[in-house]
Order: sequence, then structure tokens, then C-alpha cells
Amino acid sequence: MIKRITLKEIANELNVSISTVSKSLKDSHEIGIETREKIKAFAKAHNYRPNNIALSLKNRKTKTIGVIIPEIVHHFFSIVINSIEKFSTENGYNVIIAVSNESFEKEVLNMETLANGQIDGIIMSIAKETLRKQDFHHIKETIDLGIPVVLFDRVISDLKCDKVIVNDKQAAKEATQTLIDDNRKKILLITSEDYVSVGNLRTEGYLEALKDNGIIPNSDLIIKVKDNRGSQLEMSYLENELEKVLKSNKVDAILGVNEIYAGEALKVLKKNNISVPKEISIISFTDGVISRYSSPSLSTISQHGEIMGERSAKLLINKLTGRTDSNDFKTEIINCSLIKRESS
Amino acid sequence: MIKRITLKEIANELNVSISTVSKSLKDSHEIGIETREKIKAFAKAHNYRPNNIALSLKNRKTKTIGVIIPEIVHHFFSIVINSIEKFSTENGYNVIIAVSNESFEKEVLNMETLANGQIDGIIMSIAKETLRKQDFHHIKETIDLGIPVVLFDRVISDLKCDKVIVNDKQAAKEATQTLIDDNRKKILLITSEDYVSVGNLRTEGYLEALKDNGIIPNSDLIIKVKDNRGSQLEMSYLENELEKVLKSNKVDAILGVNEIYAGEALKVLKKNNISVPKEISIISFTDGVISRYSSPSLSTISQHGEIMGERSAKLLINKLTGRTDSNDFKTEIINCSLIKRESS
DNA sequence: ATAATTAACTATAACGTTATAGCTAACAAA
DNA sequence: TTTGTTAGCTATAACGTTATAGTTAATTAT
Repeated sequence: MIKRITLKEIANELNVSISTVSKSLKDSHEIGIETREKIKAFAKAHNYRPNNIALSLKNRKTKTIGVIIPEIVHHFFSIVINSIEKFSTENGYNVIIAVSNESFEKEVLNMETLANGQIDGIIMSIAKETLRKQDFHHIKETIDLGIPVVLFDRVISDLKCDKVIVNDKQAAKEATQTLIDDNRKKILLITSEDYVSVGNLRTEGYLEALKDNGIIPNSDLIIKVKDNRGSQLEMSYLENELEKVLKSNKVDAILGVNEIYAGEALKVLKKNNISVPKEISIISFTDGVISRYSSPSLSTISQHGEIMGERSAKLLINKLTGRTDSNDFKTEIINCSLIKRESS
Repeated sequence: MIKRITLKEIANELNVSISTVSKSLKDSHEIGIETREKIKAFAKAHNYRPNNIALSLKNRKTKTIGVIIPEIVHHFFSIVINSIEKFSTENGYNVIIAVSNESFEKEVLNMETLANGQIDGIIMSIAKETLRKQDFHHIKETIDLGIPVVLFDRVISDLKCDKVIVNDKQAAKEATQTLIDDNRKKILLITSEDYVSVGNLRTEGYLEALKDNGIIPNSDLIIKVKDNRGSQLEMSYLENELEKVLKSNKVDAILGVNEIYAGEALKVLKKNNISVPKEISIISFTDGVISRYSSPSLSTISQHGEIMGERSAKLLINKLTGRTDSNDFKTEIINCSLIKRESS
């Protein structure tokens, strides 16, 4: 085991002061060229690397970004993280990941741990439980500490931070319109409970499209899936509700606010021998792997997670490097796009 | 913006020394109860939190684990990370994620950055390019620095570190046997190129099963997919090869070394109106989301990513806390299990 | 009354850096 | 000769902690 060599040790070995070593390695002209070269050679030979922790303490900068997300085993979020990681690394920042698991308590805990010196800024998407509670003190406190925060996807408006969102409402409206244009009038919406901002916006878009086309919304045709962390329970709830609706209503299209709901719906339709897209066509949010490999493959609304991640990272790094003013907060809106596949 | 208060500032405010403050907050009996309480109250009122960076420098421990994985948008890896994150957090460790993107160079870079004081230990799965190059100097150097490493899934044997693997060979053998028992004798194997250890082991298991049953392996029935980072190119290569094989050979079963290959194969079969599992049955490795939502759903071999992550984290943390000897290296083998679904 | 003990605190060094200021000897200018 | 300048190096403080080793003053023992 070879311990990493420090400036002090180099200084001792070569009988110079620590300052001389530090300056030599920075190629300072204060130090004579001979000494400088000797020290550089020695450092190289001993594979000297500055200790990042010491630098962090000195500079009060960690060159690390904290990312707090509700889930990691999730196509959209993993794409966003990937993209954040990529952009950050390219710009000399490391990424610490923390998962809130949709829990308020864990989100608060994560923030506190990260905010104690570990990171220079935070990128996050808010946990469902936090949205339900409407308690954002931890985010406010972090911001008050001078740690810049960027929110993405699941966002709340009245915080002093940058935000990156998707035009959920518009996208849902357009998707609904596409279905209507295809002469589908009895469109079933499968959405999440009200407190999830994105689900809400998508529902609004759906309703607006109906209204624009003079279709009276039927509350029977809106299933609000009780959240249960993607569990079997949640899915069987959806299944039951769906079968109920299908029995008592003539549905000719389904709009799902995410891929899982749509995938599950597709299963139910198949079980009941309902052909897709002939009898019922489907469009869903989240362009993930389920959509591509299910059959028929699902038409989806892509939220462009890659772009979201990159924009978020860019906004944060611009703040951290002082390229943008620390009191100037932007909200970037990314346009979703409809990817047509077999289900519609 | 309220800057986080430090011991020094508390000391100044209350006209005591820094030591007194530090000791008071640790509830040391060296300090009189009155002073102690006063300081604790003050600290609490000002929301004092020790600076983690300073502690890291002092203790030469960061309480952070580095995880280097080839990909993050990947069902198996994301499950492993999730599980690592969960177990680590429960044990007071943070997790830094770095993605190698299957690139040797990036893997080396990641290791070097992490190994400069940022982390106490590393959990990793080796990039394909690294496996191809057989260059593991960066891992060796990290180990030599006294930083414990745990390898999972993609592993190489001659490194002084803990390893967590899956009984790939045995699992592939058993899956093949299952197919043979179902009277399928012309089993097509879709695997990766040779340098990927797990692909190799799975191929071995497949061949062994054939041998055990007196079936002569047919090299036409082994497709080695040219790696192309999951791109469209890689997939169309697979598609072409597959169609070629299907034309000239009577295939009655497919074993895929991962879900993507199997999902892609399923698509091709459907396109050619070949019924699954009637004409061809399919089993694949990786129990992910594709398998569950494709139709027919795919029978898969689960590698138990959750267990893998937890075991890896446990092994590492045991090393870090000195619960296991630093020269005692274990290789844990996790048993895969076959999950029967519609495709077989 | 003197020494020993103890309670309650403080000073210092260290973790590994870097930036600022300070020092010394050699040489140049006046 | 005296002062000034410069080259080349060193000392010190600081980032925020904590552990170790002091330092007092008061109390107790002898």
C-alpha cells in the first residue's frame, strides 16, 4: 500500500518549504527554474495528486453537484441523471446522487446532508409526498444558505431558483387533439392524483382539448390512480378501475400520463381482446423502453429527458461559475414531441 | 442569504474558545454544565451544522462511496445503484455516481478523480472497452492506495478486492435445459462479443447444456452481436443476422443474454409472423421492464440486482469500518432465478 | 500552611492546501 | 558607500474541525 504523497512530504524530501513545492507545481515564476523542474519531476515520479478535500476546504468549493430525485429505477429520471452527469463531468463537476424515494422525510434528510459542505449546488425533482404536503422549507433554507438550486420536471413556482419544465399542458392538449382528429371522442384519461403537478397539468390539457372541440368531459372517463410507489397494489387498482370503465363506457382512446399506466392498460385491453389501435388507440407520456418494446408499440409524448438534464446542469453551472447573476432566475420550457408508433 | 455559522463564530459571539464550543457540542464533561447548555442552545438557535468537508479532512474519511458503472439508463444497473444507495445511506454513507459509458478512458478518469480524496471506497462494474483491453492498472493503483474496491457483475479474477457475481454459467445452463426439456433442440443463442465476461459465461453454460444432452452445437445458431452502445446500428445488425438465421435454419427456441436482444428478437419474430412460444420460445437474461410489458411477456433469468447492490455495499462498508480484514477478499455468488412468463 | 487534586477552560497542532507577506543575499544604481 | 531592486525562497494564516496538552483558580488533603 503506497500512501498518496503530500506537499509536506515532498518538501521534506527535497529540503525546501511547502510553499516552494506548492508554487513550483503551479509553475510560479517566484521559484527558480531549476528548483521548479526538480520539484515537478519529483512530484511526477511519486504520482502526486492534490487532495481534493483539502482544496474544497480551502476554496470553499467542492466542484460537486448534488442531484436529488424521487426514483432511480425509472426511465425518465435515469435519462435525466445521465445527461446531468455527462454535462457536469464535461465541465469539471462531479455528481452526487441522492434518492428521495418519493418520501418527504428522506428528501429533507438528503438536502441537509448535501448542504453541509458536500456540494456547490443542487438539481432536484420534488418527491410526491413533498408536493402533497406543500412543505418546501428545506428547499428554501438551502437557497437561503446561498446554495443554488435548479428544479426540473416536478416544480413549484414560488421558489427563488431556476426551473426546467416541459410544456405538459400543451402537450397533453395536442395529444388529445390528435386523438380527436382521428375521430376518437370517448377518450379515457389515466392520470395520477391531483397533487402531482405534472399529472395535473396534463389533465388540464386534456380537458382543454375536449372543451375546444365541444366535447363534454365525463368524469367516468378519468381514472386517478392512487399512488402506491409503482407497486402491484397500484397496478391492480388501475386494472380494476379500467375494467370497470371499459364495461360501462364505450371508450375509443386512452391517454396515459405515463408509460407504466399505458403499458398496464394495454395488458388489460389485450386480456379483454380489444384491438389496439383499431378499437382503442393509445397515447402516453414518457418515451421509455416499455413503449418501444410493447406490442403494438406505444405512441408516446417524449419529454426529452436528455435536454432536460443538460439544461438543468447548464443553468446550475452558470450560476456556480458566476456566468449568470445569482438573483436572476429562469424557467426553461422544453417542448414535448409526439412520437407516433403503432398504438395510435 | 444566511451563511452557515462556524465554531469560530460561535466562540467569538459567546466569548469562549473554539475548543470550548467544540467540546460543548460533543457534550464533553470537561466543560461546565452551564456553559455547555448555553453553547448548545446558541448553536441550535443558529442552526449550526458541522462542515462535512472539514470533518473529512480531519478524519481522512469522507463517508462517501464512489460507484462507477458503464451505463445508468439500464434497468439492471439502475437497480443495483438504487440498492447500493439505499444500503449506504442507511449506514451513513453518501454515494457519488460516475458513468464510464463503457469507455476505458472515462473509467480511468473517473477512478482518478474519485481516488483523490473524494471517497473512502469504490464499487464498480467494468466497462466493456476495459474488458477488451484487459488493462486494469487503474483499479490496481486504487487498491494499492489503500482504497477498497468491490467489483460486481463484470468482474476480473486476479484483483485484490471483493467481488459479487451471479452464477451466469449455471443459470444459462439451466435455462437451456429448461428449453431442451420442453423438447426444443434448435436453440439460437444471442450473445455479446467474447470479451464480455458475463456473455462468455452464459455462452459456456448454453454449450454445456447442449453437450449434456448430446446436441451438437451449431455455430450458425450463435449470434454474437457487435457492440455498438445499444444504438440503432447494433439493433439493425442483430435484426439482419436474425432474419438470415431464421431463413436458413429451423429454430425452435431463443436464449438471449439480455433483455434488449430478446426484445429485439421478439419484434423480428412478430414481423415474420412466427408465433411465440408455439413455434419459438424465448428465455432471456435481465429481468427488466421490457420483459414484463412485451407481449407475450418474456421469461427471464433474474440477476437479482437488488441483492447484488446490497451485497456489494455491505462488503465495502465492512471493509471501511474494519469489520472485515483488509486483506481478506470474498467472492459472493448470487443465484439467478428463472421467472417463467408467456414466452416459454 | 503547603502540596495535591480537580474543575473549567484555553492554546496548539494537525488534516492538505494556497495566498499573502516577509526575509535574505546578490547585484545595480546613485 | 549607501540605498534600492530583484530573484528566490520561507513563514504564516486561513479554510473548519478535533484531540492533546496545557493553564488557571479553587478546593481538598495532609
